Amino acid sequence: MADFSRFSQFKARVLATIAAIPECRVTTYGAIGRHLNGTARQVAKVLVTLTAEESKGIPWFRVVAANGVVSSMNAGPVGPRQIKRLRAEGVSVTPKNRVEDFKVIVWEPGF
DNA sequence: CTGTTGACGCTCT
DNA sequence: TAGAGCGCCAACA
Repeated sequence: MADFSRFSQFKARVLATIAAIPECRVTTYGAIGRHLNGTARQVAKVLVTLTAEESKGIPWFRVVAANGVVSSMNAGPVGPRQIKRLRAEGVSVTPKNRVEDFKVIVWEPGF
């Protein structure tokens, strides 16, 4: 478990939540946002501010949009990298950058 | 304080 | 299945 104390509490919770995602499992921004009593945009913000060190520590590539689309494709060279990571995990991604046949984690309010 | 900008989500067409 | 429109909320100039 990495030390998240140097980040804001919300970011720390987001990182901790992402770090808890099992293999071959995908979650969405909205699911994390609701779980942390925040919005999907806030979660996306956290993902944007991730450093190379943090990317190594947590499976950030398992976070996709609600419809299954890998939104990072619209954010630069990190998109194709996420696709490659997902495929390496056994998750099938369509040529249209959409994750298919994946099991989304849905955290209940009492998780 | 105001306007712009998103690694988003939902609904309608 | 895809695209367009609107809402939401925080960061930033």
